[in-house]
Amino acid sequence: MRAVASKSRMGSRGRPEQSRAAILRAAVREFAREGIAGARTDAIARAAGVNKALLYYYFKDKEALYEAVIDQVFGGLTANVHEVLARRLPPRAKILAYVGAHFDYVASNPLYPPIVHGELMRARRGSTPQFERIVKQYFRPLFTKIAEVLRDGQATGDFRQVDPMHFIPSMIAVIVFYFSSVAPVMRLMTGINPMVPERLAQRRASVLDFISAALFTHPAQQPEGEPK
Amino acid sequence: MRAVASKSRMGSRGRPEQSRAAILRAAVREFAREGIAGARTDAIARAAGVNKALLYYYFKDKEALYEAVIDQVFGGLTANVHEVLARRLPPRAKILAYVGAHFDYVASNPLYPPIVHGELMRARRGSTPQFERIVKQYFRPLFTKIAEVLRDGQATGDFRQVDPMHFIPSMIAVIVFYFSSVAPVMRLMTGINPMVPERLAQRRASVLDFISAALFTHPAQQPEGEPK
DNA sequence: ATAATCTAACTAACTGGTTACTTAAGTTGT
DNA sequence: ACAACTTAAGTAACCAGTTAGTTAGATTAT
Repeated sequence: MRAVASKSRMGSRGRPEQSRAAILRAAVREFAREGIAGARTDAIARAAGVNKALLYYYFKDKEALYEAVIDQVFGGLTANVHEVLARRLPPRAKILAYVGAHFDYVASNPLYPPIVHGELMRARRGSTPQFERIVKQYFRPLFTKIAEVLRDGQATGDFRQVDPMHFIPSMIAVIVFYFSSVAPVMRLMTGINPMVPERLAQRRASVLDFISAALFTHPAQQPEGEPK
Repeated sequence: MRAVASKSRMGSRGRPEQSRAAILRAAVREFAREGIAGARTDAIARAAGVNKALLYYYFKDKEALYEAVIDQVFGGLTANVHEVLARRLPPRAKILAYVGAHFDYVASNPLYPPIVHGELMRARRGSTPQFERIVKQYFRPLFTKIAEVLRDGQATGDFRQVDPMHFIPSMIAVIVFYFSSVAPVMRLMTGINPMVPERLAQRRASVLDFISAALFTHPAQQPEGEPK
């Protein structure tokens, strides 16, 4: 009767990958909003439009679902950012490209910073083997690459003599903090929606300006947008 | 009948303030480590060396206890920081004094940043009247005072033309991020304990250097410690 | 072709452990 | 007498995870 379009194995309701993806997407939202302890599997299932038992059909337990979320978040970031760091660019341009890419990634995935932060909080109270994996797989390579760029720029005289071990975290703080912390306060203090494109562009320019001033030896020509 | 040897386990302990304070201190630890959803009232009572019913004797419920914690955290910060901001100092010295004071406050209360962050996360998913109070009472005055200093410094030509609305959050990000996020990663990546006095001094110098470079128009004489 | 059978995908309803919070009756120091 | 506690038992809600199925398309046998 029915010409089967795809080779995919179907269930009673349709594309299984679609269901899995819906669950993951809902889990990202829920974990971002409520944190790992506050997230409710019932809420995830409801948001995904799926029975709760299906969560356990696709994922061993809440923890496994959380880890899938974590991998999606970090995987996306490193894919984006490493591509930029692999380009052949002079140190200044490369750092600005990296900062811009990192900013753009979190700006278009504003749910991710709270998730990352949640994971860091978890690591505070006892490092799991899971967290060691994340550090090895995602943090360390990123850190190493950026540290290289910093050393290059210092060698050419473009960058001030900063300690990468402290400078890199400060830089990331400036990039990410807006999304993980500033937004709600700003919304309440100014009435402005901080996630609207115009504000995001403003913030982006401000971040690039801040980091340029903190790192470059001499004032530097404008990067791309006008600084503010 | 029974000569009570110890300072007594049962009944009145004399100073009620002491019990209340013990509960609050334990609550700070628990909320910092586990977040608001993850915190367990049983754990707080046990850590305070007090029966769980006593929590409810002093605090209406978990939420009220949490709010008491929040007020302690923010109250302490503003007390410390406003004192510095009220001093008669030239803009550069005042900003550096503020950053130093803010840093010192969180460095000697490393449990506070996670609590603040938890509160901000909570505000993300729907602003409570409680959070509005916090913004009005703590955030807005602090923001206003720092913005004044920035304007002063810009008027004297000491500071670059930055937008306070973006610069202030970035500055706070650099101050706080180490405690709320970097520490666990650093411990795992380098094996170094990030909270040891030597590292803290290093971090402090680095933060002052970073912010000075980002804000001051010309390189500036060294603030107090040597920059790194 | 058709019926029988298989299997992945999915659901409604439940289970049992956990957790915030309460109650009531008593103890102790001032 | 009164405020500051302790003890112990309990309740109701909540919530992660399970169970025992149902459904629909795919495969196989006839």
